[in-house]
Amino acid sequence: MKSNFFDDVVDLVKLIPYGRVTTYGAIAKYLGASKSSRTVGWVLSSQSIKHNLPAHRVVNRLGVLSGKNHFPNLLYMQQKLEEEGLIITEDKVLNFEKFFWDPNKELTL
DNA sequence: CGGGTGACTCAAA
DNA sequence: TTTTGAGCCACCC
Repeated sequence: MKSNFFDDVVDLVKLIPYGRVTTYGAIAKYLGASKSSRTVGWVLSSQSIKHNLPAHRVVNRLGVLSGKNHFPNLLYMQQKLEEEGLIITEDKVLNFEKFFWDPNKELTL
């Protein structure tokens, strides 16, 4: 254990506010490793269920539900987001920029 | 120990 | 403009 990156990702994802989405890159950057966005995705696939993380609020930088294939079913991610007021078209978040939650900016410390 | 993989991203050709 | 290649971090074989 002790993998800070690992734990930090889990912790940060839990902080994503309702009706908002963020990106792997934003999370990675917030943790100081802007280029390890892949690891972020790996953390989700590995711990999202255990920690019950709102992984559906994490998409790639284009607002695409790139990880939907890893959910219980292919519509889970989209349904969850729509349930929170977001609109998904072609596996992409409509007005993604408006709903984008950047920990680096909004999670000001 | 070495090599491969992944829910990504950026830069170069 | 589209397509490649490389980087980065952690896990698995």
